[in-house]
Amino acid sequence: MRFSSDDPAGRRDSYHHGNLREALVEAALRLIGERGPGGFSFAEVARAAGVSPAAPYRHFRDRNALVAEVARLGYERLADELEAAWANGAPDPVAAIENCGKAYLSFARRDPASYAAMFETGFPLEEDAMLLRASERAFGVLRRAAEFACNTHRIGGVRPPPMMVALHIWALAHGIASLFVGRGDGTRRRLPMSAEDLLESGLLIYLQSLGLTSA
Amino acid sequence: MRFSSDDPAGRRDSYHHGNLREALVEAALRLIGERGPGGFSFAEVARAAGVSPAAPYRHFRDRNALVAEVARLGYERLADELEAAWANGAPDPVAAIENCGKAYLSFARRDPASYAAMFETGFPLEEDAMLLRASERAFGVLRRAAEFACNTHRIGGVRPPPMMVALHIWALAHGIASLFVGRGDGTRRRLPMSAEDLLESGLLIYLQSLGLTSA
DNA sequence: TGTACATCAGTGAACGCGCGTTCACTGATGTAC
DNA sequence: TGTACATCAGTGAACGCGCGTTCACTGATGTAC
Repeated sequence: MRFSSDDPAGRRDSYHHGNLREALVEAALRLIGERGPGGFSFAEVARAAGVSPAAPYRHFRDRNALVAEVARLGYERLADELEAAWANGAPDPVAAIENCGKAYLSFARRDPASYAAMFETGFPLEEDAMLLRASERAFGVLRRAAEFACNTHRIGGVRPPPMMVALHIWALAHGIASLFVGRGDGTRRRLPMSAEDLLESGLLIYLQSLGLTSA
Repeated sequence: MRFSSDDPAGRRDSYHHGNLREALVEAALRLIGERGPGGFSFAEVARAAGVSPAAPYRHFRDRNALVAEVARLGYERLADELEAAWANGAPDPVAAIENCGKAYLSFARRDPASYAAMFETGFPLEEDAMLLRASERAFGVLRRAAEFACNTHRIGGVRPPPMMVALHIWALAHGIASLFVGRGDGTRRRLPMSAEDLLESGLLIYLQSLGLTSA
């Protein structure tokens, strides 16, 4: 990197930026956070990165490709965080699933800009192989968690399809995040309890019904 | 209305449109359906309604006010349809709640443009009293349904807070709609079952755990 | 019933602006020898 | 170690375009009398 030491505005010492791709992603994240995905132009993100309006074309085909990259990085991070929260099912599957739920909401809360890029743009997920793969990796954690929980804890009766369970969990977490966890400025709806408590209780009630109970 | 009899393109016989407000809302709905909210300009919606670019200013302060009106009308319709589905809890609360779920998904499927205007724009819900009221009317149906179900069916044990139950139901329905019910062109994720089946099973498992069971 | 008039919905021309995109270019970097 | 050169990231000027918004206007409507 070749930034002059004390210039947060992004001016450079060198002709080359050295880090433009990352800088564009960061600028896009900031702008999405302020105005939502779609709330800024390709030229604007160039300006924010302190670079000429033609420069971003060296790194992204167009605005959509940039937002798609933001979304992809978001899925990768979400997958990592879910993986860590799952912790191979420790201390027990139900508690680990609750931890996944907390991690999901924590992600949406900590990085609403990524979350918006991932879920609030009607992107053709199937047209971007990298994006699709990243999104499947994130969901994969929930699927494996559901499988493990179904296999470990179920004692008698019918065994619920793990895929279905995973989808229920995802939908509940996403529904709560999408309705009640917003950008800081009170954009979303008010809640009589924390989103975390709402998700925790919802998951508990749901998992109880499947014969799964915390140890 | 003063349209020439056989002119679907929107040309008029008269200087006045006679119906412009509704025509603008319809045009906006169509454009949102094609490109998402935010995917069109105020000038474009005027063009689509066959009217000069200055005309919409007679009816809406700006583009956002128009989209907010689309969202408001959406909430009103959703409230009506939920109300009808709830049917005062007939034939029994659990079945009626399942019907509300079906109505919710059916709304999202039948009118994805309204749904997007309602949930995919980061609007300051609290700044538009009419919009807020309409949205609360829709949620109110779910809240009353949850109350009724909790009061009617619960036999022993602790009674779950109806508000919490209503929020769980809403979040699950919204999560499924938002993730898996998209605009027709396969924008959303693939599912190994119908969204309706997924929601029905999810609600059933959840409600069972509360001691509520279908009759 | 007829007429004068107030109202107001829609016109169309105008403006300055920022956008997306292209282009020939420039100059920093790193590598072959 | 030094030099020539290929590479390619970023420049800045240019273009045409559509947008948002305003303005004085026009003409249809409906109502008072």
